[in-house]
Amino acid sequence: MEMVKIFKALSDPTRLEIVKILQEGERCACVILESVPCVQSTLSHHLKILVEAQVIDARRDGKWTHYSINQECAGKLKKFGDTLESSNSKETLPVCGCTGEEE
Amino acid sequence: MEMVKIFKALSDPTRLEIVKILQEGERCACVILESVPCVQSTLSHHLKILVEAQVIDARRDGKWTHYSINQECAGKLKKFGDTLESSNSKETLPVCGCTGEEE
DNA sequence: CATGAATATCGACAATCGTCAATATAACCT
DNA sequence: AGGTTATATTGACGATTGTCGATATTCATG
Repeated sequence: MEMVKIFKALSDPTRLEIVKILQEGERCACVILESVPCVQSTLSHHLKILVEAQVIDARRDGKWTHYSINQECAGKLKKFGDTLESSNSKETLPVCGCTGEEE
Repeated sequence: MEMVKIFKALSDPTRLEIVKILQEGERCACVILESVPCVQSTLSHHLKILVEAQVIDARRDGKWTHYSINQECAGKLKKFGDTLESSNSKETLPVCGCTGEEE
């Protein structure tokens, strides 16, 4: 369920754009807002979803909130890709008679 | 937009379960159906979404359709994770006066 | 404490999504 | 051709989502 939440957080164009911006380094919400085509309340909503999925981290600094990529999440995504990649060496499972087995 | 589609495809518990099953190797739809708590039409729908996002491949074999992990997609996810990970060396951008700069 | 700036929350709405039952298609077998 | 099996498509439904405007909160500063 944890990965589902991460993928859900990343499955929106606006949020993926936010992540792309944060790849350049930590940014405060008002800077992100300049690069993203939505109003402030919508941005705040997207940031919350990304934070709750632990895709990004939030750091409060007085009036401002600074956001940055959560490194653990980056690792999880790499690991997920690795596991997927290792699956190509596996065989077809003969169960339903669909691989030449007679019943 | 390509990654958005991939993440959207992966952002559902049932579909992630399907992917997990396919990590063990190629499987036909009827075998997957036994391990997934939904009816056949729903499974077919999920498989279509995964195929269209190119997360998995479909191979028709007579009456059966065999599904397997798309290796290119696995690579894309790893690359995405890599790019995220490299972002931790970047600096905070001073723009809105939020990093000590005076206006 | 009053003001203004940065950010968060709320309420509403249209759009998309996941699910199922029913039906259709496609392929194999007598 | 007719029947059976595997899979796909359709139509309907409630639930969730992304968006916005309006409002609330939080904090620095005059």
